[in-house]
Amino acid sequence: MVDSFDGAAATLKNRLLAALPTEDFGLISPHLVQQELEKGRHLYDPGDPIEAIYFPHDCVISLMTLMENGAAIESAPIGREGALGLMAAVAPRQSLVRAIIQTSGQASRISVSALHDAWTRSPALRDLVDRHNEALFGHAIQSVACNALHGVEARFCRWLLSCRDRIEGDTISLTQEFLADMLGVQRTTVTAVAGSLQAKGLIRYRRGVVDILDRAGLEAITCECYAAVRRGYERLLPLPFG
Amino acid sequence: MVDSFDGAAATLKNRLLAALPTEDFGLISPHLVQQELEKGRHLYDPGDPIEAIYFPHDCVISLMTLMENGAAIESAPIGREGALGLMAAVAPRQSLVRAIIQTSGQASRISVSALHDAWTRSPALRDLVDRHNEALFGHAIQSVACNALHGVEARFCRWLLSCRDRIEGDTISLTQEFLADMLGVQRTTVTAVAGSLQAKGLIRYRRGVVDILDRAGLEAITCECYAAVRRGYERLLPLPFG
DNA sequence: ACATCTGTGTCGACTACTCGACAGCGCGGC
DNA sequence: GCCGCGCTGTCGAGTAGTCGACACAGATGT
Repeated sequence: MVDSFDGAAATLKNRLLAALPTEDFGLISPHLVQQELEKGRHLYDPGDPIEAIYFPHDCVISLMTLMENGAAIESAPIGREGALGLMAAVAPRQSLVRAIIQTSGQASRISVSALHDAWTRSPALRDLVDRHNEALFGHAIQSVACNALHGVEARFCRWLLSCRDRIEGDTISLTQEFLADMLGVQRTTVTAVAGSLQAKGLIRYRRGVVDILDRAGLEAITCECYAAVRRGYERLLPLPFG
Repeated sequence: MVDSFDGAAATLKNRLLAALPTEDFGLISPHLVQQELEKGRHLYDPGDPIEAIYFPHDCVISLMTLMENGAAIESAPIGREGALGLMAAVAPRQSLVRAIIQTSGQASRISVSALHDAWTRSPALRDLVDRHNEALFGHAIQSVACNALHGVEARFCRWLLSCRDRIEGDTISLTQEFLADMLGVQRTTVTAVAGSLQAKGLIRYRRGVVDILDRAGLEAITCECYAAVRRGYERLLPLPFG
């Protein structure tokens, strides 16, 4: 069973899949389809029935809460430490959010029915799903506090760092406009903060691309929420994700 | 089995318990202990093992995210539409938050082991737990957006309304200081907003007590988040909670 | 009646962020 | 090559909320 995946093993970096015992992984591996997800694509919109679950390997997916005026703000990111739509493994669900590809990359997709089937048979998978949902909840409640208490600069850094943890390398492709939406602030504010971080030598910004130059420097500026969320994931999920 | 609860039936207002089929409720009712929870009491602090689950009847519990500097901000409230600690019904868990009694009242308590036992035997209970956790997650992500995008006045009204939905009557006992903590703003800001709402005739404020005078007026001022979260609960949970 | 403590009102200086407008730069298409 | 568009930088006026300080009012205990 697992053999069918040997060829792709090198790119199968999702931490959740990696944490499954071989036998349990065998239940789902025949149903996994690996695919490239292109930046900007919407996997779900609010109200959509969840029909597929995605396990990112090196892409990042943003869960965006939509407001009536069209604003879309990130409530949590999902990368190789997690999966999109995992709540639907337990029972059919509609998406609460817009799920958008924030950084292109590979992910493994599986149908809800196949995953649910494996879920009924694998205690290890049930445990993993449960832990993941808990970690995601932890991320969300930390962000509630963070958005109420912390300034844009700290949140900007936090966002960069948590994105970096989920991809390979220190180069992130995004526009200031996009980031402003994610953080729920004005684009001009992002420009100002980006300029300030660049002046401090922590990042480099060029048209649509940010390079992280000094990760430790960013960690010194960001708020405690970055570390708190990270600890939450590390405690609940089997493998470190950085 | 259920007979043992007949005497208390009049005060058993928790919507989750009420939604359980008689047979399933019979699995847990012998283990439920009804008790008064006094305002200000901490049921959990972050890191505490969850040993008991609480089903509020007419009290309100706040889930507070703690920050390093001691600030504690509300990430979600729990009233008769839900239960505190329900994630632990599935598997042992540590609390992520401080759970504090925001409004005194009655709740039914049950040990994690008794509830987990019932959980393994009752599909209806499993479904309910799952739906509840989803609704709570929905609340959290809406609050992430709300805190980033909406002003204090709208959030103040939202808080009042969602508290009112969970208790009997239009009188809420709280100080401005406490509310300032919950919202993550300065006390002076709360004073200003409260004064403005009072001037508009929507509330009356006297030392430690707010009376809601015009609920519809508050709904007109608050942000869409109030209705969005409420819809989320109504969709996922069997009974309306207002 | 008194002191005391907790909760509320208010003031002013300050800061972070908004919001609209516009100029310029760089990249891709032709 | 040049055009055009999408992304970035900047400026300025306006506002919401911070932060510290202090005065006052209402409850409570003795």
